[in-house]
Amino acid sequence: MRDTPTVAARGPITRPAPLRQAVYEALVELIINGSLKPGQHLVEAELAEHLGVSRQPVREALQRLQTDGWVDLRPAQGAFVHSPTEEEATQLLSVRAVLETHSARGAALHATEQDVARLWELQEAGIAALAADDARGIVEANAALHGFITELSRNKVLAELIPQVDRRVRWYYMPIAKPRGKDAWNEHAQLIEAIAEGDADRSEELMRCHTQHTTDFYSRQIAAATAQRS
Amino acid sequence: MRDTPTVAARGPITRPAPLRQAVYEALVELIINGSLKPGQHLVEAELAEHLGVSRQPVREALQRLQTDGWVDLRPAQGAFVHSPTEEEATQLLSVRAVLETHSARGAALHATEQDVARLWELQEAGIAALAADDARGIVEANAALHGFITELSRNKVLAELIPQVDRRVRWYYMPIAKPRGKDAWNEHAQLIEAIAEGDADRSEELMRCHTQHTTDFYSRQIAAATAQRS
DNA sequence: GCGCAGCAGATTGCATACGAAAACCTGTAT
DNA sequence: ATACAGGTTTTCGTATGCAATCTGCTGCGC
Repeated sequence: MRDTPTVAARGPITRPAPLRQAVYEALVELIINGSLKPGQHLVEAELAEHLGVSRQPVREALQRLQTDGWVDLRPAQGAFVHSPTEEEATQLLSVRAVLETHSARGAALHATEQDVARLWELQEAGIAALAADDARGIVEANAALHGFITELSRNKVLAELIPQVDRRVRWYYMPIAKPRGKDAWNEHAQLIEAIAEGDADRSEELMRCHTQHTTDFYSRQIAAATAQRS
Repeated sequence: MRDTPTVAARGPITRPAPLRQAVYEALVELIINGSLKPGQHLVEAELAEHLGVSRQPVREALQRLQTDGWVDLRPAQGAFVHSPTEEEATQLLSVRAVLETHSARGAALHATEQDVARLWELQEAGIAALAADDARGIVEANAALHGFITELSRNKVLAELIPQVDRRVRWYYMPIAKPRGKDAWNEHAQLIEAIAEGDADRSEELMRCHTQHTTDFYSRQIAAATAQRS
């Protein structure tokens, strides 16, 4: 047949994505957007029906949701949406900080000129979103920049761990926190310069400060929100 | 009936541990002790038969083995025992180092007098194993000491992450590496003193040095082993 | 001899059904 | 009100079937 794709399939061969992964992502989305509330009991059969799949992929997705901290799996009882505490949020933030600090060091050691150019592009995008007062755009640009720095560290272990921790942090803080704004992006600029120079120590130190400021910023917002509630 | 246990069941009630977890542990054991070799294709049906269970718990165990880095799960092809590279081992080591450094800080902030006493006990056990030239005992005492410091940080996220990373590190280095011996335990002693004083900065710094030395030590052994092979 | 199409076997991924054990809920008797 | 008994719900494991896909082999044409 003429349209035989032959072996010369382009790009990342379209592997049939396992259904369990689609279920996983669907459930994460439902948890993040609040459709599934913390503490809620997740019944396999209900989820399966709701998503139009059988129970098996749901079970497998729940397994991974547990190891990633989204749900608690109590033996013989089932899955419950994880209830994040303020304490846990603080811990997540501090762990993310040390991991990102480490990745900044790696980035400084491995970044090429092209990589640095890409960093500046992402920085520009962030500044633009900032100028446009586009909150969602700011968050996305920030995630893209930090994510790219993680990539640059060329450390696969970090590349696994940071996104996991990061998503859980964002889940907790997203509903209440606003992006930090101008200061953060000034710090980014300094950091990019240090990475461009290949100065590992300075990059690390700058990232440490940056994440520290971010942590403080969020802590204040949490405190304010808590005070308001009581 | 007389023997009704009533509600006053003591301690961590012996929940019927899910079978999938037993399978998970059995497979980790088989991978660690070399029965299942890196790169080997794991066929669900075979494992199920060999372990005397059905395919489902095996599948679920394989899921978790993947997220913990023990196997690679290729869609529509199955599970393959992960082949650790030297590069990845180095990265695992560096990530473990930063996480443990962070946990040392937490430990200094939270340790009680009893906790410190327990640390000295574990230290004694290590010294005793060292004197008896009991390699396995040394490794166990070392793991116990580091594990307890992680606990003391009172950081659940660290308590999740460190053991995961740690087991993978040990898998890679165990066959070739010997325990470091006396120097390591001197460093432990200093570290415990710093924790006892609640000196977070110093604890952090001492742990950083300690893990750095360990990393260097292992790297040299790897280099030696590699040189010997070629 | 070499490359490639096509076929057969093996394996995964998912669906379905079923039974046992545990946990939860409810109504009743003390 | 409290304790208990019984029924319901839900998880957990098993068994089985089947479609899609990957692997490896065979055999054909060049």
